[in-house]
Amino acid sequence: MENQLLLPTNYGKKAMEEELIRGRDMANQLLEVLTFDDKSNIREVKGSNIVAEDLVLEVLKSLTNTLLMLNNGKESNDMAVPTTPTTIRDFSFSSNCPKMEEDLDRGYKKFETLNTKNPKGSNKRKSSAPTWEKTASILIDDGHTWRKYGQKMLTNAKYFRNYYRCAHMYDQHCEAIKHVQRIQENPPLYRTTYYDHHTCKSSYHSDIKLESILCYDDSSILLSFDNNISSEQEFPFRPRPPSPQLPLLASTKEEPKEEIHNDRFPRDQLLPSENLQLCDFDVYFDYLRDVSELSSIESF
DNA sequence: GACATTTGACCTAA
DNA sequence: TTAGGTCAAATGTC
Repeated sequence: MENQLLLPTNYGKKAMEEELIRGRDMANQLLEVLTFDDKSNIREVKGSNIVAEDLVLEVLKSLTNTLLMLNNGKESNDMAVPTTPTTIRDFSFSSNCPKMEEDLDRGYKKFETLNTKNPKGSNKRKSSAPTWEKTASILIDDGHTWRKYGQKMLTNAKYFRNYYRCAHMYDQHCEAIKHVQRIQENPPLYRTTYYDHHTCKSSYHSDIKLESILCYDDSSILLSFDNNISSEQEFPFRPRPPSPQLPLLASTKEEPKEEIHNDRFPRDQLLPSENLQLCDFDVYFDYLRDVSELSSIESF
């Protein structure tokens, strides 16, 4: 699938507004499709078959257009304008790493560490430019298996910053890293910054599963329009299904205790993401509605 | 016992 | 020199 993103030549506020409105409309259509047809995902709309997945792609395309326009519109030297057409494929969603693969290459740590790193060698990342950043009131499962490798209290920060790397860093040389920092107490707000892309086999790209999109339980996700974030970002988080009894979803085995807080779900009910398969569609629809309402240009 | 997390020490860029 | 990022031994959990 190569859905070309057709960027308007005018990157002004008007164009961005139109893109946001288009995305909202698509989301509304998707909501109708999902509400009235839970079997085939197909419903007659205006005489044509509207497939939910297409709508999802349209929404993504619209939001992506807006992001690109925002980034391109900024006169920043460090803003890398893509020279090649951006496609939906460029926004790689992520799936759960297959459990089977997780069982492979046990004991890789010492082997790789001893062979590729000097003792206490280069600890700084090569690039400080984040690939993707999001801010949310809860920590959602991004679909990847992460390993926490550090925690640090930064200066002028009230909370620890937590450092995670892809669990397949060694067996598949996946260099994806994320930093999670709580930035606000009440309401709780967490900023997750992703670095590099997942290269592990678990990553899925254009073959977005509707289930992935449906299972989204975060009504307050804020996409970062930070200037230094590349236009060709990946979409590193894979929405996961909320469950009535289940708390917020974390892709790591256990998120840092001081970071986790959710008014809807008690902290001590956290479960590993791979155990969560149920979808709370009501919650998701609430999210969709919130998104639709929030996508006015004022809130933007 | 295996694996994940914690945490203090270490390294490096700014 | 300092702050942010990472390592790796110790500890915890299943």
